[in-house]
Amino acid sequence: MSATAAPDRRRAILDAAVRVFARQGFHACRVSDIADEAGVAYGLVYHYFGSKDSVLDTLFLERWAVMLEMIAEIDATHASPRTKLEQIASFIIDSYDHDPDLMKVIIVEVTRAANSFGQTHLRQIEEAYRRIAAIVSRAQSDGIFKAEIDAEFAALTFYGAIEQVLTGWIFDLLPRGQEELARAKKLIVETICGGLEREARERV
Amino acid sequence: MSATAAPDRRRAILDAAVRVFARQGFHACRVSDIADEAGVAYGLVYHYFGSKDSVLDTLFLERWAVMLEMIAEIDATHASPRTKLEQIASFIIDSYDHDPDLMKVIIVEVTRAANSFGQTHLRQIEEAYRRIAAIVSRAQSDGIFKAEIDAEFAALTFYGAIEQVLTGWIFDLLPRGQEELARAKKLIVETICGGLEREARERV
Amino acid sequence: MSATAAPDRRRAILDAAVRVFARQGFHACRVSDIADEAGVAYGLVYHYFGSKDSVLDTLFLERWAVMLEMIAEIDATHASPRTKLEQIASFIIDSYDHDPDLMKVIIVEVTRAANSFGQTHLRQIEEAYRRIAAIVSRAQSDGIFKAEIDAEFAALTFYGAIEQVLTGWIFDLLPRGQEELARAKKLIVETICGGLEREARERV
Amino acid sequence: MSATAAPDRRRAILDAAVRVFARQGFHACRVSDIADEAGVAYGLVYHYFGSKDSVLDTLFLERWAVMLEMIAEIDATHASPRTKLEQIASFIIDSYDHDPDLMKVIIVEVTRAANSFGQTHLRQIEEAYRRIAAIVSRAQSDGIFKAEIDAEFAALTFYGAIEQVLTGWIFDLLPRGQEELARAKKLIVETICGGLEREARERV
DNA sequence: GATGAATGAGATTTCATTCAT
DNA sequence: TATGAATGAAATCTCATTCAT
Repeated sequence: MSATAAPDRRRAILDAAVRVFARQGFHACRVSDIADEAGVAYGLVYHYFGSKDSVLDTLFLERWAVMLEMIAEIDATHASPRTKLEQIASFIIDSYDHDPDLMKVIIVEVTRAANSFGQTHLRQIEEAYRRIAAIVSRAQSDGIFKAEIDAEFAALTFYGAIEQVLTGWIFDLLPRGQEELARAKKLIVETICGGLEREARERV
Repeated sequence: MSATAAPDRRRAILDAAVRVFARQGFHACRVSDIADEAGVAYGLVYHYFGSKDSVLDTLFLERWAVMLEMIAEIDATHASPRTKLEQIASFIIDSYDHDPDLMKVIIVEVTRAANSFGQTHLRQIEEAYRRIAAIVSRAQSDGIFKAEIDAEFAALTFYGAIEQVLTGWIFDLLPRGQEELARAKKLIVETICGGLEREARERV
Repeated sequence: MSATAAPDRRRAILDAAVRVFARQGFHACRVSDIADEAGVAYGLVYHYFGSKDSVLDTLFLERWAVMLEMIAEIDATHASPRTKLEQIASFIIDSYDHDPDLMKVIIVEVTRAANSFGQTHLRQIEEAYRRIAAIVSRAQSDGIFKAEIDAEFAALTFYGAIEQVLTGWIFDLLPRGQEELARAKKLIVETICGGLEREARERV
Repeated sequence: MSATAAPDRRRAILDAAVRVFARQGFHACRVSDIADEAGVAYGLVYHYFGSKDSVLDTLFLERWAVMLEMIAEIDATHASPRTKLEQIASFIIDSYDHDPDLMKVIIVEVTRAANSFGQTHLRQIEEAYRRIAAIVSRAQSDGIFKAEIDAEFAALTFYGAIEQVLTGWIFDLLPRGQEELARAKKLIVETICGGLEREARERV
C-alpha cells in the first residue's frame, strides 16, 4: 500500500458505469455519460475498454465469477441441501443489498438480455444453473429432494424465483427494507423447498 | 363479407415485428427491417404506429390484456388453488408453444426491460402479479396454503419460476419438445406448491 | 344564388391555409394541417392544388392582383401624389385590418422569402414597385417631388416603410388598435413625403 | 503563437453556413451541404452547434450584437440626428457591401422570418428599433424633428426603408454598384428626414 | 496515460405526393 | 369529386469509435 494512492481510473470508470447503466439503462446512455460520471476524459474509456459493450461485459463477468466461486464454496460444505440453497439466496440478496445498482445492471441489462450478448454470457449463466442443479441432484440421490423434478429444471425455478423477487425490489413492486430482505431469504427457500401448500396432515 | 379478406396491413406489420424483434432484438433491428418483413413501405409503419417503441407497446399490451383476462377467468372458477396455478402456468406455456416468437419478445424485450418502458407496462405487469397473489391469498384464508409466505411474494416467486423456464427454452438452455412442455406445466406447480423436499415421513 | 349553397371546398382550403400558415408558418405546417383546418380529406388539397407551394402561390397571386389593380386605379385619378400614396398606404393597412392572417402570410412567407419562390413572384412584386415609382416619377416631372431621389428608389423606401410597420403589428412590436391603424396611414406618408425634419423656418 | 494559425473549424462552419444559406436558403439546404462547404465531417456541425437552427442563431446573434453596439456608439457622439441616421444607414449598407451573403441571410432568413425564431431574436431586433427611436426622440425634444410622428414609428419606417433597399439589391430589383451604394446612403436619409416633397417655397 | 476534437455510418422520423376506390 | 391508406425519398440528429497531440 503506497502513501500516494494512485487513482485507479479504470476502476472509477467501471464504478461510474454501474451508476449510469442503472440510472439510464445501457442503451439509453452514452459513453460520454460514463466518462462524465467518472470525471475522466472521453477517450479514456476507450483506453481501458475496447467498446461500450466491453464495459458491461467486464462488469458482468467480474461479478458473475464471484457468484460462481461462491456457489462452489457453498456446495463444498456439508450443509443440508436446503441450507445450501438458503446460503445461495442469501448471497444474491446480500449482493443486492450491498450494491443494488450493480445487481440491477446485471439482471436488467445482461441476464435478461442474453439475446444481445453473445454466447459467452449465456455459458456463464448456464454454469450457475448447473452448479445449483448439482446441489439439487445430490439431494435427490440422498433421498432428501423429490426425484421426479428434474434437477436442471428445479435450478431454473429456484434462480427464477430469486431474480423475480429482486426485480420486484428494483422496480418498486415490493417493499424493500432490511427486514424484507431478511425475510425474503427464508421465504424463497421455504417456497421452493417446502412448497406453498401446507402438508395434508396440518390442514384443519 | 368477401371470400378474399382485405389485407390488414396493420396486422401484417405487427406480425412482422414479432418475427423481427425475436430474431434480431428490439434495439438491433431497424424499422425498415419490420417494413421489409411485412412487405410494406417504410412509412406505413409510421402511418399506423407513432414510433418503433409504439409497435412493441402495442404487441405487449395486446397480449398482456389476454393474459390478465385469462387469469381473471381462471380465478372465477371453483377449482382448487393448485389447479388454478396450474391453469395459469399451462396458459403461459401454451402461449409460448403457440407463438414462441411473441413470448420471447414479451419476456426478453418488455418484461425484462421494464426499465425503459414507462410505468404503463409496469402497472400492467403488476396487475398480473396482483391477480395471482389474490389466488394465493384466498388459498391461505382457506387453510390450504401456508399463511407465513406473503401472497405477493409467492406470486412473484411463481411467476418468476415460469418466466425463467421459458427463458431456458428461449435461449436453448433447456430441452424443448412437446413432452417437455407438458411436463413443465406439472413440475413448476409441483415445485412451487408441493416444494422440492419430500415430506419427512416419506424419507427413507 | 341557390338555396343550397354548394360548399366551395377549394375556397375553404384556401381560407384554411391562410389560418394555418399564419399560425404555424408555411414550412412548419403539414398539408394535413390545412386539410384538417378546412374539414376536408387529405387528398382534396391535391385535387385542387398541385402542391403545397401552389396553395401559397394562389393565395399570394390572388391578393397581389387585387393590389396591383388598386394601385392602377388610384394612379388613374387626378389626386395629388401625396394623396395617391396615402391611398395606397390606406389600402394596404386596411387589408391588414380586414384580414391580418392573410397579410401576415403574404409578408412573412412570400414577400420576405422571395428567395424560395421563383421569379414569378418577384416579377409581381417588382410590378407593384414599378407602379408606385411611376407615381413618384410623375410627381417629380410636375415639380412636386424632389428630382434627385430616384423614383424606383423612393418606391422601395415607401413600400419598405409600410411593410415594416405591418411587421411591427404582426410581431407585436407596435400597438395595434383602430386608432393606431388610422394614425399610421397619415404618419407613414407624412414621414416619406414630408420628412422627419421640421422645415428650417419652423425651428425655434 | 505560430505562423500557421490552427484551423478554427467552428469558424469555418459558420462561414460556410453563410454561403450555403445565402445560395440555397435555410430551409432548402441540408446540414451536409454546410459540412461539405466547410470541408469538415458531418458530425462536426453537431459537435459545435446543437442543431441546424442553432447555426443560424449564432450567425444572427453575432452580427446583430455588432449592429447594436454600433448604434450605441453612434448615438454617443454629438453629431446631428440626420448625421446619426446617416451613419447607421452607412453601417448597414457597408455591412452589405462587405459581406452581402451574411446580410442576405440575416434579412431573408431571420429578420423576415421572426416567426419561426423564438422571442430571443425578436427582442434583439426590437432593441435595434428602440435605439433608433431614442435618437429620433431626442431630436424631437430638441425641436429638430417633428413631434407629431411617434419615435417608435419613425424608427420602424427608417429601418424598413433600409431593409427594403437591401432586399432590392439582394433580389436584383435595383442596380448595385459602388456608386449606387454610396448614393443610397444619402438618399434613404434624405427621403426619411427631408421627405420626398420639395418644400413649398422651392416649387415652381 | 490522458484528452477531446473529429469522423461518418446509420437510425428514426417526417411528410409531400400518389393512387386505388 | 372526394377519400385516406400507402409510398419512399430525404432530412435531422445521434453517438460509438478513432486519432493526433
